[in-house]
Amino acid sequence: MDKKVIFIHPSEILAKGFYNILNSSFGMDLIHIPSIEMISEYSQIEKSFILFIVDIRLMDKISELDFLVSSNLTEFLWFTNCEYKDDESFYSYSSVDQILMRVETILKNNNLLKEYIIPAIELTERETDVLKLVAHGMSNKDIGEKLFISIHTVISHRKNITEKLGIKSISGLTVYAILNKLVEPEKIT
Amino acid sequence: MDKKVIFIHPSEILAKGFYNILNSSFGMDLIHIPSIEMISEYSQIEKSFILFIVDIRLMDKISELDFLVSSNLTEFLWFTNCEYKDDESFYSYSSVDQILMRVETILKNNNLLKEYIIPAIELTERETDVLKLVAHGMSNKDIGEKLFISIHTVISHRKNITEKLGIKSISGLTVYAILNKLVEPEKIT
DNA sequence: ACATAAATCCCTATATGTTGGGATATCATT
DNA sequence: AATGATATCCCAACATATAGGGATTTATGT
Repeated sequence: MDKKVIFIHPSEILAKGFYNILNSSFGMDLIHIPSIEMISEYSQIEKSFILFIVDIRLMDKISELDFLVSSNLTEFLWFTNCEYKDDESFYSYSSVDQILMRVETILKNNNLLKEYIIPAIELTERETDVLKLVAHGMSNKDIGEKLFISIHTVISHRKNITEKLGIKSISGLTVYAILNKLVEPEKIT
Repeated sequence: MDKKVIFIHPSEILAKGFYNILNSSFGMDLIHIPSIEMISEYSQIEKSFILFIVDIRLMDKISELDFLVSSNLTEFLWFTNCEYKDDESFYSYSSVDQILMRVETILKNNNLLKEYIIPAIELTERETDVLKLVAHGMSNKDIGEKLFISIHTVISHRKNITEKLGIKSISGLTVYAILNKLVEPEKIT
């Protein structure tokens, strides 16, 4: 099943913010629709699981859109990006943590989480040390010198890493290290 | 000289949005300060070139902060993320393009642009083909077979790539390919 | 006609990485 | 006391990559 996140709001910068949050944590993409009125232009949204991210002040307007609300494939994440008060509650800026928790819950309830989150394969401390340096482009010899161990030990750790992760190429290991925040791409030469 | 971008606004998500915009285009980092009152906690901001990104409605408040406005190392980018009207003008959501153009102008005026933008080194078509496959973790032999050329040709291309880019390691080439959108990280194994 | 850049091919030597075996010491758990 | 996981070390054989030369063909612009 296809998964989509649709963000309805005029602000391009907020859209970039949501993209940043969701992509780095769950690898999700985002479709930006500037206003509710423009939803009808996106005819392909009906058949897949969709998470709508919408300003809480638009709740009333959204509930009029029957075809959206009635679908059991549709979930909503309401947010605020201002300080706002209605009859019952006081709303303030939604935090990144709040949003991540909410998205995680939604994905769990739809059994979609495991597809998004990279399985947490446990590398040992030393294996992680070695992987970081591999991702930095260092040779086995250099890694050994840096960690004060022999090249044989480095090779052993690399064997175990390759086996555990199922990733054979240096490119793949580099991407894994970046995605798992073991290294910063800017520092790789 | 050090360069900093400081974003003053309560919204974490907007901060992520600005980070996304500035990092992908100029490789810039961003310091997020939730409110003007908290500026004083960031004492290290005085000695380096700083670009402040601030909500236009805070213009008056900022102009009271003499130590900021008087510095010739300080630049301001005013934005709006709502619809807003004062005596003279009507403001609406700042677009990503507007912001990129403004930042580019500021960087040019401060002779900082070349430091931020990754120099556009021209790889030939064939070199790009080879680089993509290297970043996908393929060996020279496999690349040759895929492109219907001999391994010697692949090696020649790789020599030229390494020389042009000044990047020796497979990790570095992989990161370069990702940052320059030659490959998608998800497809690297 | 000449120069240049791009793409292709080849060779040799050396450096590195990979694979498939080992072995030993330490520590925590059962 | 036995087990399993971790970290360390070693070897040999084979596979690949890198660095240093070259060379030829084709197309493009001067």
